[in-house]
Amino acid sequence: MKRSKGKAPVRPKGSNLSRLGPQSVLSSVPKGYLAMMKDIQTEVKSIDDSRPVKKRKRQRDQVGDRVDLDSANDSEVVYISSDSLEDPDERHPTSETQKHYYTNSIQLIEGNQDDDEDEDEDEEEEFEWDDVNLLNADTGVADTAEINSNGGDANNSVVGTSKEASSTQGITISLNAKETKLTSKSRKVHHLTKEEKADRILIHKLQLICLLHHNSLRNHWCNDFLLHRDFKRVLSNNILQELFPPDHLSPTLKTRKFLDGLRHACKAWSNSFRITHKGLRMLGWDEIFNKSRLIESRMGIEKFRRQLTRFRGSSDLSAQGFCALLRSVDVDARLVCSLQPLDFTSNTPMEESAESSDKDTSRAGSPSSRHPSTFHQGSAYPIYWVEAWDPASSRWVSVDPTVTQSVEVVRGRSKLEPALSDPYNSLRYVIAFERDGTARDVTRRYAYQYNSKTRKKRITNTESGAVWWERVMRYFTPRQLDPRAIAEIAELKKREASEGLPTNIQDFKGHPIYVLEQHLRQNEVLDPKVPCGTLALKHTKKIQRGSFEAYVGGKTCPVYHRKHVKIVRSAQSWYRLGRVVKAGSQPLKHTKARKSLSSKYSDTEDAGEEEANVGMYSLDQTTKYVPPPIVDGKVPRNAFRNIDVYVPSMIPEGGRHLRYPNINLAAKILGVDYADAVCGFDFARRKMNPRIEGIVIAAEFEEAVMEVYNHLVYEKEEEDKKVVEAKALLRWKRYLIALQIKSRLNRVHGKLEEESIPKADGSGSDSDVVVSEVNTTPAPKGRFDLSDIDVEKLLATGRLAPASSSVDNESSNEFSFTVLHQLDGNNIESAIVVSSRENSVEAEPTSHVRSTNMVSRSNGEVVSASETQQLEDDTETQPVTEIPQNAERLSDSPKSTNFYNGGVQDAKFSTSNQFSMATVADETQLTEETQLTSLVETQITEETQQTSFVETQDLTKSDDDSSGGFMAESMSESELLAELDEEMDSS
DNA sequence: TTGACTCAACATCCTTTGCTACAA
DNA sequence: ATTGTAGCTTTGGATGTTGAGTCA
Repeated sequence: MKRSKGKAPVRPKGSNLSRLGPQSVLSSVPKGYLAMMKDIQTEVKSIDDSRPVKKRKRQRDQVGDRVDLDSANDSEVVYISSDSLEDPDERHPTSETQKHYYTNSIQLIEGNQDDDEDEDEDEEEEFEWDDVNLLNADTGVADTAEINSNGGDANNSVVGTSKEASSTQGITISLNAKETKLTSKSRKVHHLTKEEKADRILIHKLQLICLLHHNSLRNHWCNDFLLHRDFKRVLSNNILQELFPPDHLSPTLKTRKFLDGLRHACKAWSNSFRITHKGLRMLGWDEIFNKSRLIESRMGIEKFRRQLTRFRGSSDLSAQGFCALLRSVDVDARLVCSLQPLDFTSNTPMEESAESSDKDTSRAGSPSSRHPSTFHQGSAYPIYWVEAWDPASSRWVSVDPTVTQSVEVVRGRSKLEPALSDPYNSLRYVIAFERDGTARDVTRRYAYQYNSKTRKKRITNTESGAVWWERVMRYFTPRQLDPRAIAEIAELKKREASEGLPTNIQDFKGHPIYVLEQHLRQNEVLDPKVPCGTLALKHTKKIQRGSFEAYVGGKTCPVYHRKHVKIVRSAQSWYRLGRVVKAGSQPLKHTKARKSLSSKYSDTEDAGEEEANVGMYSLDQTTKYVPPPIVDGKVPRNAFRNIDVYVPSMIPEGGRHLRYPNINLAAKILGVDYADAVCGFDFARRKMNPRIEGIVIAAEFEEAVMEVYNHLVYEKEEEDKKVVEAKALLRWKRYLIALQIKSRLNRVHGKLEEESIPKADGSGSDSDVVVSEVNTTPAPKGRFDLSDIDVEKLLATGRLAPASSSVDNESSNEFSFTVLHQLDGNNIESAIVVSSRENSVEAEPTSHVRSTNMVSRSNGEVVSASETQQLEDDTETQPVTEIPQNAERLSDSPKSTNFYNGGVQDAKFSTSNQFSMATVADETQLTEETQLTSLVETQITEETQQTSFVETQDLTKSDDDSSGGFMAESMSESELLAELDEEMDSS
């Protein structure tokens, strides 16, 4: 009742597909098919996603959260929407509502006789209940159930429970009011949503693939040797003589004999073959859940052979057997199948119909008198038949041994084409399978009105669909076309071209060859306007379509060739394509101008004035736009101080379009005149925004601007690099300091044995600092109790460095250690961060970097990927704990735990990292790599025990004291720290 | 029974140059 | 004080398409 514009969130009426949702549709598809669907689905998506989801989706979203609610019906939707409007805590339905929900679901699944009126009422309820919820926000969930449970009432008079009597009465009035309105119109338009349509196309494609495969298999079985051996005795000698007439006869006679032979063979076959059950047929969307359908049971080659040799089976099997029969006597026969996928153009609701099982008798086309079998057939036309090659006339002869028992060389209308209204047999894809397994789409031979009627029902009607079909059929196309195939393709093309004019207006719509003037689009015009035929109309009516207005009917209506249709555009539109209308050109057409967005928002009066006719011109009335040239380095601009470069040809003479981000800075620095290049428009932030890509400058400045730009880019990169380095150095510093602390603690308190290390279960006090275990390999976590250490003081004196501010709060209590080893004459650095989290401290590595010299980094030099190389084990001479992975590698393979191998192992550096310093990756990410813990622990172990100089020094006492070992050749720790400090200061 | 039309409801096409608040 | 930018919010009216219903 509050719908001011009447634009309620509407669903297609009575659409069970929409109720069930695409998910449930797909869930009903066998698993094996789903795999195949994936391929198709991507395609469908790729097509569909080209445009944003529009109003329809928004409206649905408004109604409520439908996601993944199989069988979510109207009431459920309402329930959710009401819920979301009311109490967020009451997300879960009460038992009452749930019960109701299930009841409705069951009704849906059982497919009760939900006729259209019922559906209408459901719709109304949805509207109204939606409104009621908006108005009465405090109406309980029970309300929902109550009102919905009355949904079946014919008059829709809602009898609310006594407690909600007052509120529901209001509803009653509005419902009735609405109902009256709707009944007066009495329209029940059943629309599918975009998604549902896409789903139907998907299912259609899926079925096509499955049917093609099925038939390919059957075709293959028709070549069965054992079958052929049995079948060789079926045809009499007379028939064989007819099928293979002697050479001395004239071609005409031979053909006649051949046709007679086929006819007799057909007769012989149908006499001996007993059709026991139905074959394939087209299903309606309302039937796909009907499990009672009689379908051929699962069949393998054995069963196929057995049934055929017993001459029993479905009508389809009969045709397949006949094909095998002909092949057994060396007649070149093709198995022809008219594929019967679900009709994607149909919008029949997808619901299980109780009467569908009876439909076979009520709806099916009655079997013709020609039908010899007493068995009731769904359609009076076959799904399978056979094409036999007549060498005398070089033609394919169609033979239907089962339903029509006809033998024909198709010329005009084929006897095998069912009526367009046949609900069970719709001729859309006729595929002929050759003996060698290849196949050809021969639909045109059998479809009398291919362009007018059949084409619309095929997936090939759209461009993407045609590409898809082409792709699918490629699997069955022979690599080399023989002359016979080429002739057939030509014949089919010819047949399509020779199809006459459609006989009614509808069939002209989208017709590939002909067009009526009234079907021309706004940007289309006939040039030359020469009719190529006339359409006789049955009724006289006034036709008005845009500017076109005429009285048609009774007499004739001119028909034009589609090839004479020209696309026209306005001058403005041509300009966007880099073309301008030639001087003196007269517009071929006028269309009503549209208000520009800006005028819509500003003064509407002006816009009203301007709303005049706009001339439309064809391509040949335009010429390439030549922009004003650049004179004296001055770039011509438009009213917005930009330059339009919609196409490359719009770059002015003597100008260069430099399409780099932020290149305008370079031009600005140089003081060169430039203009932002507008390459198109984007819809964003509710407005049309120009898409600026680069700048246009005079050609003579190109070199200079590019030089500056490259330099700017270089500077930026350097700057970024420095930031990364600064971060890394900070971590190194922390690492070192932490090692100092650890070393000192070891010295002061003595080394801890594993047993004495208390467990860190997160229950310790804040001052507990736990360092990873130092002695075992492989190492469970060990801990120190550092409660007596004054962390604050250490921090204050700089001995303990807090983690950099770049890390998140969680790890702000971090301390780092660093270790240098030497390997193959190179210094190897390892870093760990000891982070205090949840009252415990865990050691984790931040990086492991190999460099030729630590100092080398002070000049901002980076270790390139080429410098990194695989480190080799050297357990004897240089017991080194090596962490082979750099941070990037670690983060890439968080699950990998095999890279650590007892402390000594292959050391591989990722060569993908351009800057080794940058391998000090995001700590927060690394601290999540829990499996690193043991690695780090061991690292500490190794370092402290074996190679680390830290352990051998008393850093707290004497900074200058450098011990022996390899570090003596390098740097002392204090020097290193000083170096790092400098480094950090400078950066 | 067929087909031309209307109606309704969407889908698709065509349009084609901001504003405000806040941080640096 | 100035400048840059994130965030806002995902246009909307005209035309085309489709199918049910109506009517001749």
